[in-house]
Amino acid sequence: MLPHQFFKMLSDETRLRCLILIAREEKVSVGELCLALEESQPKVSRHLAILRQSGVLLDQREGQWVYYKVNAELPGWMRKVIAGLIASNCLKEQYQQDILNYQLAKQKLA
Amino acid sequence: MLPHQFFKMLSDETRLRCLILIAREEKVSVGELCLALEESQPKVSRHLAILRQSGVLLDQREGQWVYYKVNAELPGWMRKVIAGLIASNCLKEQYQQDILNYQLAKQKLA
DNA sequence: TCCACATATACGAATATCCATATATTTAAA
DNA sequence: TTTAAATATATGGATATTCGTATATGTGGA
Repeated sequence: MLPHQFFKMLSDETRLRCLILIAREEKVSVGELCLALEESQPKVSRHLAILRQSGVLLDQREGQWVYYKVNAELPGWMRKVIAGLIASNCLKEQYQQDILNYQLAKQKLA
Repeated sequence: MLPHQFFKMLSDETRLRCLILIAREEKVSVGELCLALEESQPKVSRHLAILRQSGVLLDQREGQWVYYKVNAELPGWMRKVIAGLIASNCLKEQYQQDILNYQLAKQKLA
């Protein structure tokens, strides 16, 4: 994948929020993502499909649930971009609520 | 600027090639960019305007020429993304020719 | 002032993106 | 095998992006 194509993946806010949460939490199901981002299931699923088809994410079915995780074999420069986002302040400023919602959802389901 | 908005800036190949060359060479004029990328003047100028209006690039007129450079006051995470690109292999693999064209253009004009 | 060069912007057409809604598929359990 | 839950995909419309072409603006020299 060329650099500008990778950045296009990250240029949609819903896709970026999905990717950041998944990268932070190792693996996240579609339903958890919908609750965390407070977005509709078709919307989340569609953006996950784009990330999966591009090879950025991998999916893994467990019973009725499908979990997504970051493809561990991404080129180094892509992994660095993702890691940089997670380490940066802009994560805490912008996507704090997603993480809180995710943790709440996790708790309820457990 | 939100992360996904920054990535949208980088999601167009022409914009990304401009930014990479400018970041590598400190400051580059519009004409030099047209020669380096082998793209039309209006096309290059339009994409530079988008990068300038978003605050990623700064412009600086010198006589008839306008030079563009990376805004030194970008947030750290943005500077890291740009620096990561320049340091990575994908630069050498994809944008080698732009750099060669730039150096040839430089030589001819000198 | 007039002209040529460098750069910027306006305009319309082609294409791409995103969304809400509806529907299909897969799985597990009754 | 029917049903419900979880996920995926199809459709069509609204909006955004990109481009080539034409034109405008700004600068320096004759």
